[in-house]
Amino acid sequence: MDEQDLALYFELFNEVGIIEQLSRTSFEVQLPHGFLQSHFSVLNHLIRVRDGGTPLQLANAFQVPKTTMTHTLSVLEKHSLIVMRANPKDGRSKCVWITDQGKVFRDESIAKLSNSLIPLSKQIESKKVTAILPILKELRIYLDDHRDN
Amino acid sequence: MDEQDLALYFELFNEVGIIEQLSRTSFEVQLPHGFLQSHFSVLNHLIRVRDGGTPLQLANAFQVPKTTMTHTLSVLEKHSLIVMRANPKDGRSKCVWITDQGKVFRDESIAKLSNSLIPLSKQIESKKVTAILPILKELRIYLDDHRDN
DNA sequence: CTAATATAGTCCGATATCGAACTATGTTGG
DNA sequence: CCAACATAGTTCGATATCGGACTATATTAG
Repeated sequence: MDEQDLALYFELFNEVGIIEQLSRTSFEVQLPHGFLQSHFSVLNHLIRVRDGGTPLQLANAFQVPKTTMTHTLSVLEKHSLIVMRANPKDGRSKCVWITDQGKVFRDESIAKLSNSLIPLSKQIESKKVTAILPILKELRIYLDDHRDN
Repeated sequence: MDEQDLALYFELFNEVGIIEQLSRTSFEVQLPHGFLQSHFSVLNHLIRVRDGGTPLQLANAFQVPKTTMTHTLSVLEKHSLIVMRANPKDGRSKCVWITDQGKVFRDESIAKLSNSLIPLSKQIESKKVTAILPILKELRIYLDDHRDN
């Protein structure tokens, strides 16, 4: 790998980092005061993928430390957007369920975010997204498979 | 914009978020204890782009609030990796310069990171990166131009 | 069966992030 | 010139993130 290639990969991660920063900030100003993307993302996952899973499964899905997920879930629980029950299959564990209130919160958030995606989709057409998604997924899977823990 | 397109954009930001998370974590375990990607990124910017700029310029470059940059710079200054001097052109402002120690830190970090990029480059070839970078840049520029502050 | 080990989740302490308010300096309009 | 406004940076307080240590439960080896 030569100098130029190296710079290319650095640039890739740099762009990804800034896009993450900008999109997260723009998402969060639209959420109710005190809520962050991390909160929304968990609720969205509980709908989009499934609920009833464990906190650890959620931590893995988002690639965050389990202590971080504990904290995120405690905020959601405090606001009654989720409930946590004992896991009938494993006494150490819990199951996370979204509440009706949580579904409303998620749907309202989606609606707000959709509005700001409309102008974006005029500039960055969906075919461009379709074009880069497979490579981004490949990169994500590579990184996921090669982290050591 | 239909339902399917909407899901596409959500997926894009989801992948970006996870890639950011995974790459940051994998970067940070390679840095000396107590240092984070944010610290490295600033040092790298001071070399790759230029030093002598103001804290606010740095905050803009990384799209973080200026209070966050104040904190990041104070850590770097505490470790003598940068120096901050009064800005001769503006009494309210400062100029940020990288020190020799900072250059060493940055070079050593680059070397470590390069090593872990080599196996990645086998899987995700540079031509794939070249293929997606223009669209990522376009997205980053769009988001940058349309944030409201 | 039991001891050793592994795993799920939490608690704790350190640090990062960030918005709001503040201070100091600069700029602009009359 | 100076009053109003704008800008650069810091301080402060609240919350997020995260690694390490801990507890409780489960699994595995002998």
